[in-house]
Amino acid sequence: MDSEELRNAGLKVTTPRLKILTLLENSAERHMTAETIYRLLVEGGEVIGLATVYRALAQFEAAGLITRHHFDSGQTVYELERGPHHDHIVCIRCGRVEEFYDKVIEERQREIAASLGFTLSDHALTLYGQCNSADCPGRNG
Amino acid sequence: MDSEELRNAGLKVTTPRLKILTLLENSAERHMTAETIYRLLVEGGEVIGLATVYRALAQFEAAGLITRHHFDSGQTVYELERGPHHDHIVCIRCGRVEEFYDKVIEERQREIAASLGFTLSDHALTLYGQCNSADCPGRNG
DNA sequence: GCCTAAACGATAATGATTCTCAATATAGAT
DNA sequence: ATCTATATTGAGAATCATTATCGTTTAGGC
Ligand SMILES: [Mn+2]
Ligand SMILES: [Mn+2]
Ligand SMILES: [Zn+2]
Ligand SMILES: [Zn+2]
Repeated sequence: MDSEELRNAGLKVTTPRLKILTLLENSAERHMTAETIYRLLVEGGEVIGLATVYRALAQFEAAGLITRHHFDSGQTVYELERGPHHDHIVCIRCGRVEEFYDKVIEERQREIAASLGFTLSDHALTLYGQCNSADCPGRNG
Repeated sequence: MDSEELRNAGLKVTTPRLKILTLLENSAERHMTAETIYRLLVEGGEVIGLATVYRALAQFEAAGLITRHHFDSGQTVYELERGPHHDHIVCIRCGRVEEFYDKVIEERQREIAASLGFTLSDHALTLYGQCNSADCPGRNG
């Protein structure tokens, strides 16, 4: 139950938080902007404020429930933390996001940080390119 | 001469553009925000508008003279394009930025994109950690 | 030097995110 | 189950970064 997750995170169990968490769990698209989350909820008939969405997302992130990404669009994208770490490849035409994990890259990152005298705590790797999905516009050329 | 670079980029040689380009070339810090560039110029006694800085940076980027980065701060950071491609590691305490290039990572990225059916066109890799600089606050434990 | 399109600086407008505040709901204690 | 202290909410104002507008100035081909 989502209530458990909130309690474990030290957050009160409130209706808006449950709505947001449930949406993040059930949505097909795993990577969403705050505005998108808000819009989906409102379109689904829920009454909720945009500020509440931002607040909840910030709290979820602080609690480690979600992660935030800064793809090239500039807008912050949120993603429910489930499963192991991964990085992303984004289609510059249709915006589709695929996930991948590469042991070699992860290992090299640790070595690079160490060689530069840094204590590595995090990283962000995003590849950009054109996908081969049938739905991707402008394909074929 | 900077005038050459502007002409080669198909841009008119104007005083503001020269000021900005010169600053980017002479500044010790290679990675700067638009606001920082603007402030440095104004503090240096120049008369220039913030909008002009943004405009020039956008044009420089379109011409391939500079690149833009989205580190975790969210703010866009600009960097003069000189020398070969590289990625970055940012200190989460003092903000210091170091550069690196890793052949293995670059190669793996190409392989990953290909295996996922993407035509790779770009990528952004940033490592975050704590540096060992003497100036870095909060160091020591 | 003249002329016209491009560029400039100031400032208004926009888009994303955060803050403020009065009303409401939660969690714990009766 | 009810009460209470406090955290949370929703609406809208405020802020921050960035972009658009517009009247004035300037670059550069003739
Ligand atoms: Mn993901
Ligand atoms: Mn760099
Ligand atoms: Zn695509
Ligand atoms: Zn540091």
